[in-house]
Amino acid sequence: MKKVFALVDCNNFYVSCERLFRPELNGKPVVVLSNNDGCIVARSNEAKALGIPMGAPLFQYKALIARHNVQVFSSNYALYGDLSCRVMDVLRQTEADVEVYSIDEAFLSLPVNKNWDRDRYAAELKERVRKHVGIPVSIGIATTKTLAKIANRIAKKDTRAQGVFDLVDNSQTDNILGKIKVNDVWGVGSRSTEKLNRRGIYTALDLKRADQTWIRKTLTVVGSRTVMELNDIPCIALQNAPACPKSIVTSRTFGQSVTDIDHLREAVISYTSIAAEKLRKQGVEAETLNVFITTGLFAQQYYSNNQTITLARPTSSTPELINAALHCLKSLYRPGYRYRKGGIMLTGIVKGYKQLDLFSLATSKEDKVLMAGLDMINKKWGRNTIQYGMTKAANKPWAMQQSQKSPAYTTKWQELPVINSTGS
DNA sequence: TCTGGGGTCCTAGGACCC
DNA sequence: TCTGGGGTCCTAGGACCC
Repeated sequence: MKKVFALVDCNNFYVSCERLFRPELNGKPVVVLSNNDGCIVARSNEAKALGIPMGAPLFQYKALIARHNVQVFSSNYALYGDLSCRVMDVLRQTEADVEVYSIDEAFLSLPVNKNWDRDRYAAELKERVRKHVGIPVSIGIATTKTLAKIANRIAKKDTRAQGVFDLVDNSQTDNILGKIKVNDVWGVGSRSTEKLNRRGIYTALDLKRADQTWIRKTLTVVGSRTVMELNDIPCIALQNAPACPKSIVTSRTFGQSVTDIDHLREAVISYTSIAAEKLRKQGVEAETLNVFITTGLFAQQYYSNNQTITLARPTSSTPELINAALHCLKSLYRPGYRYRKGGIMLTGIVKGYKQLDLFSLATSKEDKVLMAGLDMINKKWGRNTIQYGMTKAANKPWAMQQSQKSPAYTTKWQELPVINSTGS
């Protein structure tokens, strides 16, 4: 009996999250923006129908948005993250193994069972998520992850499917693959599409039948796997145990250009604090730290640089990481440039085990207790209740611009929605 | 005119994903 | 004037070793 995968994908996830607390926006065009309100990263079906593309810069569509009264939201990751967790919790309550693939998607491995009514299972699961969380999802079912992705696409686009589509033992599979453009196949990006088109491969069906030797040579093993998966041969397994991350990045485009090193220091301290918190949350430590700063991509005076430090020992202590990061920043900084972006990357991430430097000691117990206390307070009272070495200057040019952010409806007591039952 | 063979590790860059 | 952020995996090439 073959394994069966289901891909559960939340429909227009960020938009659905916003609509959950603003139901009057159902049926109306809605978009959600990236950090700093720069690009459009999520669109309702109505916004898609107006021709607003994914990733479009907001300023290019301001007129269209005004003309059609499109509702615009800044991104609210506290809200989306919390609702995502709730969706995943519902999925975990079924018999399936669950791999959380992204904030709005999960692969399920369905129990192998001869008499399994997959369509009914999927329809019920979809309904359960809607009822318990309020987010609409689509479900695609197939024998490989790549095919499940395609099944999901049909579940979402074909209204007859009603949000569920099953490609297992489907006699129409090749017909369907013939209608899918090759660049819509999971794992085939723009670069590969160019190469494939040049060879006369335009659809998922063409790719399924492509010559494996040529594929292996041109698109490496990655492309080779995709072709096998289209041929019903599973190559990409379910990863239901979350692995230790290989890297952790915290970076931001600044709200405004930054020229002063003191402002850059503040930004780096802030990003390092966030990254250190991510480490502790996952119970891991980092051995290598990289700081990078860059001017705007098309700035007249372009400058971009980064520096790496290998720490004496893996750590998740905020002050230790800040010290190292500021050291990097000092040697990176060149006066006279207008910086637009900065960030920090942590690598060499380990869990549990430590290779100590010959002359150094492990992080002290006091330090660990201090960090645990810090995290607890910030969790209870909100991020930045306690923070490191900030000047608290009123002027923070690096801070994000988010002019149209919705409240943290589900994660802050003060912003909890209030229901007025008297109607007054 | 002539200059070995085999291996590991690390890094940068490319490509892709959501 | 204004274009996000956070990841993974693969490969080629350099450095180094015996």
